[in-house]
Amino acid sequence: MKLSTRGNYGLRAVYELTRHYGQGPLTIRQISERQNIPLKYLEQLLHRLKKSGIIESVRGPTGGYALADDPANFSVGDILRVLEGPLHLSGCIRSHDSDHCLRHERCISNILWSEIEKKFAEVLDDISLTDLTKLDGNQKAKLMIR
Amino acid sequence: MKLSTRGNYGLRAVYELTRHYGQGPLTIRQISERQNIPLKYLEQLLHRLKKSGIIESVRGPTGGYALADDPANFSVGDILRVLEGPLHLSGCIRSHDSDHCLRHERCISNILWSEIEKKFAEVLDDISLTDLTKLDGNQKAKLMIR
DNA sequence: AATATACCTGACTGAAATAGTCAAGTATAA
DNA sequence: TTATACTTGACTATTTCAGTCAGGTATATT
Repeated sequence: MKLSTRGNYGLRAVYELTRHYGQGPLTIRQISERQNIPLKYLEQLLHRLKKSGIIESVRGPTGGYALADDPANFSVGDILRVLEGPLHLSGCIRSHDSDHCLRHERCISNILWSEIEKKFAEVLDDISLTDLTKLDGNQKAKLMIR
Repeated sequence: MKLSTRGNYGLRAVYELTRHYGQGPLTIRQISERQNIPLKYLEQLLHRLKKSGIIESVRGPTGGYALADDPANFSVGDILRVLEGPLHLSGCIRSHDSDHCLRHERCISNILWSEIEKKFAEVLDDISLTDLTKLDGNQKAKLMIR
C-alpha cells in the first residue's frame, strides 16, 4: 500500500506554486529545479493538473504555471485525486451489482472499504495547500493537533 | 492509490476465521470456497499471516487455520500491514538522511506524509475484527458513527 | 504402518502499472 | 522573427501484481 511518485511529485510542485502564489507564473524549469523533479515527467503532471482546473498556464516567454485559485481553496485530496486517480482503495473483485454480491452476505468488502475510503478522504481533504506552507520548521503543530 | 487484492482477500479470509472463532480450525479449501479466493493464492496469504502470528495452523486431517487470539485483539490495520507491507505511503524520493534533505527546507514530503500515514493508521487500527462481523445487514451503524 | 489430508516452499509467468524518456509539435511575448 | 514557453503522443525498461505449478513435509486417522 503505497502512493506512486506522481502524488508526491505533484504535491511538491503545487507546493512551489503555493509559495509563489500572487507573484506571477513559475516555469516548469523553475519548479523542476527547486523540487528536483525530472522535467519531462513534471510536464505530464502539470498538464493533468491544468486539465482539471487546479492550475493555469501562461504561454510564451515570461510564461509558466500558477495556481488557478487561492491555495486555501485546494486540498491535498484534490491534488491526489487528479494525479493518483480516485481514492478508491478496493472493492468487491466481482462487479458491484452482480447477483453474487447481493446473495452473498459474507462479502464484507464493499461496506468496509467504502467506510475506510470515506475516512481517508476526510483526512486528505482537511489539509489545504495553505497548511502545507505552515509545515516548515516548528510550525507543523497546526497540522498535528487536528 | 489503491490497495492490492492481497489486502482484500486476506481480510475476507480472516473474516471467515473470525466468524468461526472458538469452533476449531477452518481448512484452506473451506475459506477459499466461502470467500471465492483462488486456493493456491490463498495459501500464500495465510502463510504470511501465520508467520506474523495472527493465525495458527493445525496439520493433518481435521486440521486447518484459526485465529491465534481473540478477534477483538486484532485490527484491520494489523492484517493490512502484514499483507500490504507497512502503511508507508511515500517519503522523500532521496534517502532520508541525505544532506540534500537537511539543507532543502522546501522538501515537504517527510513531514506531510508521516502525518497522513499516522492518521490513516489510526483509522485502520480503530476497526477490530469483531467490528467486521457487525457490518452485516443494518448493523453497520456501529462503524459509521465513529 | 499406510495413507489421505492437510500445510509448506519456491520457482515461474502473463498482464498491468510505474516512472520515466524521446520526438515533434503549437502558441506567444519580446 | 525567434527564443521560450506549453502541448501532445508514442515509446520503453523496470517493477509489481495476481495467480499458477510442482513438488515437499507433517500428522490424525484407519
